[in-house]
Amino acid sequence: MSKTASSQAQVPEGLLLPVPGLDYGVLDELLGYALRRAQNALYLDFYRATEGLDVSPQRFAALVLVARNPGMRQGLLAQAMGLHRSGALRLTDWLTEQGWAERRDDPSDARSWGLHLTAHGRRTLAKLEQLVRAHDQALLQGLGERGSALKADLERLAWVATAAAQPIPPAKPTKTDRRPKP
Amino acid sequence: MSKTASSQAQVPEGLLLPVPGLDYGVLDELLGYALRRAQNALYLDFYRATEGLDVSPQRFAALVLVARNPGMRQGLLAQAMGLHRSGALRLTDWLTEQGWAERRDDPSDARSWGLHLTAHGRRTLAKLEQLVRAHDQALLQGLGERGSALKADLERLAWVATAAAQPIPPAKPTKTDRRPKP
DNA sequence: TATTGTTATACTCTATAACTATA
DNA sequence: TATAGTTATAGAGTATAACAATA
Repeated sequence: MSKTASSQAQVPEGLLLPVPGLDYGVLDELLGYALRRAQNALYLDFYRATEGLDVSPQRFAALVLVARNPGMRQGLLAQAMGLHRSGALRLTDWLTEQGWAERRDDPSDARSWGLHLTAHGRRTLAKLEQLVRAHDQALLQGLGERGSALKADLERLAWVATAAAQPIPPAKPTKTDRRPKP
Repeated sequence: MSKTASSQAQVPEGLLLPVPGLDYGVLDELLGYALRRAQNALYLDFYRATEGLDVSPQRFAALVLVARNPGMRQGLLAQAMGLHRSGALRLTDWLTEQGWAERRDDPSDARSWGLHLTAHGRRTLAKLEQLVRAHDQALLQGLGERGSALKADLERLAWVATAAAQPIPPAKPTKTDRRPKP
């Protein structure tokens, strides 16, 4: 087991607002820059909404994934979160140190761990989910009728950008921890 | 002048695609998570579109800002990009090392630098702008009619999230390098 | 021979704090 | 006293490479 997990989440960026009087040139026309501004604002707002619980959006996502897929391997967590294996290790270490998750032997593969939430982890996640849901609802409400359309458009955008980057999507069979290889 | 600027941009994250068979729970319902997935995809696609030029989205933004606002101070660059002063320093160092920007004395304040692009920087930016514009256009085209609505919605979302985080926007006068204090 | 998790290490990005020069 | 830039340092996140155990 590793010993290098970190203990404190930290807001990495300040507010990214248009500065009056500055000329942003092409940036103001780019979808990509609008996306960056929105994500920056949401990121800061996430920390405000979950203040005191010391959880980053990424760590929240990991908690949800382990909760909904008990017994999942670290490697699968890495794949789901777009991380290298070593990144999933650090993340798992951190969750374990918080007392929120634990590694158990995977009966089907002695090399692997099965990840599970502890009772403490489940309680924390319940609190977090409530805060994050409320936070998201507030945003949607602020957007009005276009909120749900925005979410669908974002999903489509992710798909379009991925297709552009990878003309042929990888045909690798995606295996979960519960389904045997084909 | 500092000596610690880095030389290589690096793609920090792998692909963040939904893994079939995994249960994402609340994540699939959250606007914030959809936004994260979209930004991840666009980030990777940006690197593909500008391959070989070794520029991150952030560095591209800095180039544009300095080009459109010649003589701007480092502190203003930091403010525009949501960075700490020390971050703007590193960024400026990097641009300078590439030979794309230079620091000149600011005639109005001996403490400050005025930032300017070099001829090399302007040529590089011209190339980059072309690639980035084409990249963005391709995304918009992939989105069809909803593309422009998406951009507007993202701008609104950034505003809503910022308003939520800061009920009272800071009344600090935003000064550029060309306008005297009120 | 390939995969899983681990260890060690390095690099990037960001921040804080203390410092210098100037306002 | 406050501001602009710098320096030094630290923390978090990510990656690569080599390794042991297992498949």
